[in-house]
Amino acid sequence: MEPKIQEKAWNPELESMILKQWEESHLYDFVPKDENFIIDTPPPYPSGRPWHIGAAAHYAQIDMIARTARMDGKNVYFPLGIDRNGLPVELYTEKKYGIRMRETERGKFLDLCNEALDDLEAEMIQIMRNLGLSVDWANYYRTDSKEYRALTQATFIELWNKGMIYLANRPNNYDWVSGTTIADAEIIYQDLSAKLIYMKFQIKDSDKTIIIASTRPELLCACKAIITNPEDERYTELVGKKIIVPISNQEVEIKIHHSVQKEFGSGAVMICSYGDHNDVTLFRELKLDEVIAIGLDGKMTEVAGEYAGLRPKQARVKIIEDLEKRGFIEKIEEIVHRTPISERSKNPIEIIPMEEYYLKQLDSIEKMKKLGSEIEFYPSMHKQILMNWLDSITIDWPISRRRFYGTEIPIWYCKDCSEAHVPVPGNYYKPWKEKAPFKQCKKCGSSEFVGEERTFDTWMDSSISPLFVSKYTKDDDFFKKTYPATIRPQAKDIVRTWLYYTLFRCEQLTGKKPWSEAWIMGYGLDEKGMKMSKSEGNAIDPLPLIKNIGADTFRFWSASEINHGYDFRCSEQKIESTKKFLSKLWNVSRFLSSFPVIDSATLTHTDKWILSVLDKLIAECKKGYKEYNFFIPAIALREFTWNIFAAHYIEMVKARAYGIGFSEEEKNGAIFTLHKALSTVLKLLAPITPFITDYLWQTLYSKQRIHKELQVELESPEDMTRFTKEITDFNSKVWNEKKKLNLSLKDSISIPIPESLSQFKRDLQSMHNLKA
RNA sequence: GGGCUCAUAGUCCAGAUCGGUUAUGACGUCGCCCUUACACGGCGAAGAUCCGGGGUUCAAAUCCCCGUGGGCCCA
Repeated sequence: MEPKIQEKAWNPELESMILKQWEESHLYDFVPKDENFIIDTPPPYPSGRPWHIGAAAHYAQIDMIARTARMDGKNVYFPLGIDRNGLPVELYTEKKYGIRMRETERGKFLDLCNEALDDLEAEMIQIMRNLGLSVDWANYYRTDSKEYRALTQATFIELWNKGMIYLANRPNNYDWVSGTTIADAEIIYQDLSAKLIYMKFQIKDSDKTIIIASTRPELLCACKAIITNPEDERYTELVGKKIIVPISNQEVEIKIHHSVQKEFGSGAVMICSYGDHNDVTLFRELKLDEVIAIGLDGKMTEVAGEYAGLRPKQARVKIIEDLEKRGFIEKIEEIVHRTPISERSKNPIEIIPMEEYYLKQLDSIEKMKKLGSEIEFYPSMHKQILMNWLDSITIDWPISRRRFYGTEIPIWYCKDCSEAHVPVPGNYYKPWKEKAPFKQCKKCGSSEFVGEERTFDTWMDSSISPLFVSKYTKDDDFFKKTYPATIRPQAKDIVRTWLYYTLFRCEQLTGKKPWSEAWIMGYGLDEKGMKMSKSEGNAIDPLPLIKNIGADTFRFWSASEINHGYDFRCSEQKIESTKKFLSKLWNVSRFLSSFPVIDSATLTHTDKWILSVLDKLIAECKKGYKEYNFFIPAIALREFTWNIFAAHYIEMVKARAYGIGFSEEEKNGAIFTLHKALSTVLKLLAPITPFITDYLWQTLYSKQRIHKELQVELESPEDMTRFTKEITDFNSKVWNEKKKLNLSLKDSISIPIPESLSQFKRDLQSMHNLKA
């Protein structure tokens, strides 16, 4: 029989043809049934080229979850959204057009962000399509759409009305030169020279002093505590004592904290609101009352006494003089200090408390721990990330941001009495440009309103993804069938943000946890184990790579190289060489394609042996698929296909399959078994490499797409796997002997077959051309 | 600074729950070989202080402790 497959190797260009067929046949459309398998897919952020190769691997694996579930007979809902809110696009747009957000008209700036996102998104979607993601592309959503933002706002209004939102002061990074708050991501650090002032602080009710070194003496008025390292014996005696702060004369206590470096300065440090981020943490941790020493105008406030009105830099010069005059200074050192500065204005930032909105979360921590413990984590070790985070939450969630490209906080304030008003839920509101949807202030009756200008923290949007995809508040019937979702796949670096906030918010709104399973993937690193970044030049662009080698090669690499849950290294050379396995699979199929498919046959011992090895393979793959760990089936399938099936079984039965020296019955046994093994391998491999398996399946076995098939089941034949090592060892031995004697593999040789392998004798004889 | 996590040939990865023959497989390298599926192949070879130090044990890659280095998150 002529082989049905002629080409000598898998051609990745076939993928685009297969992709088109999938899309035309609407293979992955979703119609809800009573039981569904719902994937709460992470909405990726189009942050610009190159899209992270680790992210491409991540989404390829999420697709394997979808395909595994489908072949398990589940009705799969695999939605995809694009996350478009937040800081990165603002920074990208500023850079791209050479503009500044706050110096550009807001509407214009938002339009430019929108355009940038459209371009970046188009390319990202192209990669995802090419990867063969089986999502319903016609219905992808965006987190900055009217509908999505209206839902974010509606959930906020619901929480507002329940009294879950409040205003409080929060330290913000403030660039007083440009007069704006800035995000942590906009801060860079520079080593600047500074004066380290060693000051004498009087110990209360004693004539002794303690030396405190600081680069910010102008903040003495905001000093609330002195801390030392618990292991620093110099200060053990003084812990708990009161100290009098020079100049401003308030009394503060000496406390211990592990963050103090004994070697820095005198080993005793003053904590002021706020000199740096460590101060912020310590104020929170030690529950100190903050003092606002620097105002929004960048000048010292009245609490600074005689220094009020001065800029911190001027105040510093003056206070050093005064300290000196009054004998409070021990010495002054010139040091180089790692100083946080604004990336834009290059000015040192100040940390200033400002009013922000908070969502109450502290009351829910115990409940979240309980829900978290009920969620099945894959792998289970990553549940710890969530639990540790729950243990370390000390403040409510600050949800307002002084940014532009985000969901607007839907509040209008009365112009006269400042009373806050929220509108009815359901619409998308833009208070910064729209007229208030109220006639009168409910408190004072005034008819003029001012819109809120701030936006939400983007996690306010992302944390309701399971509600958006289940059409919460839009379609009750659909919602009932699709909420809670089944599984949340995501990367481990955002467990404490996306996973936690989703759990928290969805429970708060629906009373139910959003999913019962969480699948946590590790982080993609470069080939040396270092983080990939554009500036380091070690980032791999997945687009040309995938174009060149094909999605299946990339997918098989991702499955066979990434042990689920652990960080993984990405090497282009490694990815490329994975192609050889597909080539092997292709050529095995090509060989088999010259034999007819037979429904049943009488089997020889050799056939029974490989089928029992095959059954073990099925069991191993199922174990991996059950815990969505594709590393297990990928490794097992490669090992079986290449090193057992192709290397030993096919070689052993080749002559029999051709019918040379064997009966028709024996010949059919071989052909039946060959197809049985290959068709099983194709099905088991289908979730990992959907293109090549679908192509081969249709060429060899069925016009129905492999992705509509149910996964194979165990048949539990007689276990003959104990012969595997003996068989492969014997074959190796013969090959070695022939090599030693300089014989060709087809030459005849005389080597006795061990008694224990006598049942495989005829196949072994024909394989090696052994003399009887 | 804190939490979590990882460390096995030039590279990646298995073995670790349950300590026990020669430490698995792949990539790469080298040598030989066109063998009626495949040279994107076959056979074979070389290549490992199992991160370092200490402990438990008859016996440690594996269990315990202390370090070192990488990663992620938090600060």
